[in-house]
Amino acid sequence: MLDVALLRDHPDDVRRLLERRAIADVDLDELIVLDEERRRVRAKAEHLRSEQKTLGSQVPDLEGKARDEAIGRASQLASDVKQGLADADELDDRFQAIWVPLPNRVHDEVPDGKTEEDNLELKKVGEPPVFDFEAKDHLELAEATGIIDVERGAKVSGSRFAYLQGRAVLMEFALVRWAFDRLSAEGFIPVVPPVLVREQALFGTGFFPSDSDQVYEVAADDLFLVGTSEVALAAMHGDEIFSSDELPVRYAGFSTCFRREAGAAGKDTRGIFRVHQFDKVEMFSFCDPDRSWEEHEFILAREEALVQELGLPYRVVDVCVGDLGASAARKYDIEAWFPSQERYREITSCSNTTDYQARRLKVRFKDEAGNNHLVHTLNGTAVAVGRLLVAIMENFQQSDGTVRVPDALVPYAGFESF
RNA sequence: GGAGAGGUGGCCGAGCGGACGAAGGCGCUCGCCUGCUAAGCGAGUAGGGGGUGUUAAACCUCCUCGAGGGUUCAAAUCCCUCCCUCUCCGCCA
Repeated sequence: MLDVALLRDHPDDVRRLLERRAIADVDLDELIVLDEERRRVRAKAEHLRSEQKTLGSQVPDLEGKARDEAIGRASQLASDVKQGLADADELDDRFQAIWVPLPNRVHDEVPDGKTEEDNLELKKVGEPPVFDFEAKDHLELAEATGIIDVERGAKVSGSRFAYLQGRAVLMEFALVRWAFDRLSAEGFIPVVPPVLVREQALFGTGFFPSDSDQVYEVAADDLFLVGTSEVALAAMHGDEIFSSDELPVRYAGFSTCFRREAGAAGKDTRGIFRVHQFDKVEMFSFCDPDRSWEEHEFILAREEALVQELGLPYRVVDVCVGDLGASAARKYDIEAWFPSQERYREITSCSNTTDYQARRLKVRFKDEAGNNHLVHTLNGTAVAVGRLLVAIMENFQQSDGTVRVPDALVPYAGFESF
């Protein structure tokens, strides 16, 4: 959610935002008038309530006729106040219905564009592997060794579900453990958060209302399955106030992630590249607003360090405005090379959501002077297990159809190929 | 799932129609005192909305005692709904 002060003090900034985000259905001038109106009506009602309270507090000291008169007048005031506040609430609702869904402000350097095709490549590291044999895709490799079973996944749960077996499972836990080791060394606290959350957590992180069609709902209990542990990590400190000297607070959360992939029909249907359920280690940071852009680079650097240690060829892209989520002010994706697709595809993503989530979740910190401010929140993928397994398999495959384990993972996996 | 108890400020805890945004204690901050430490003394110490005003403030006002409704001139206190926590039983990894 945006700061309402922005609308009042810098309406042109809001206008620019609407243009950049290509939002055409919001009438800014009307919104400004609505904001003024709701404040005026509320101030009036509150003034009446002030009178009512003053009068009411005098009642116990009065007797007889004076008392009856006071109660009579206070009674009238009480009903006026009630009506006034109801009017103000209604105006608030109308205002919030427009204001709250507005997406976050966008960093000036974010490239223009509509789709991921318009993302700007910032750097390219490593070279795509050259094979002196017929390279296979991850599913061929995995089915040959029996470590991924999508057919039974489909039989039991439907399309985009799979079984991991044997060394694929050990690779998963090797990846996770390795990532936790690296991130712990950088001050990230390992967390296993809940994967079922209340609506408030999804709203607070900006996934609701805009992306609600991507979320699985457990209707009987009014809970939702998270698509990323970011949701539970961000909401963890909702309604809390940090002291400034404890920032940044950094977490590395491991969770299973659930995504409906609505609208992705026919896209990435082969293997486990895009599935409804996968495991992920996610970095999350609560930090001082003055250094959130520095923190953003820091998180990207952690992602790069991990990908580099594995030895995957990759590139970094600056995600264009049209491909940016509602809450992100800027987002970098790391895309690894996928030989079977002959292109770079997303394996990590890190966003600075500035104060957008913090405002909805009410996560603040107290500065030295004792004043409270919103923190900035950031998130970034450390290890998206399924997709990283695919990348490793395809890039490290050998002529005999097995896969070489990246050196960094060998001590964690306990074997050198699978 | 069944039975019971309870949710008050950073924490503990009192209050059970008006004098309560809330006694008392702990913690914390600042000051005083004590030639160390400890103790003692004094002051301060919740969050949010709106307004006037500077943008460093300052002031006024409203809301918040789990959440939301209701009764009343007046609600932490009474009523309703929901949420959460704890204990015992059942079930269970």
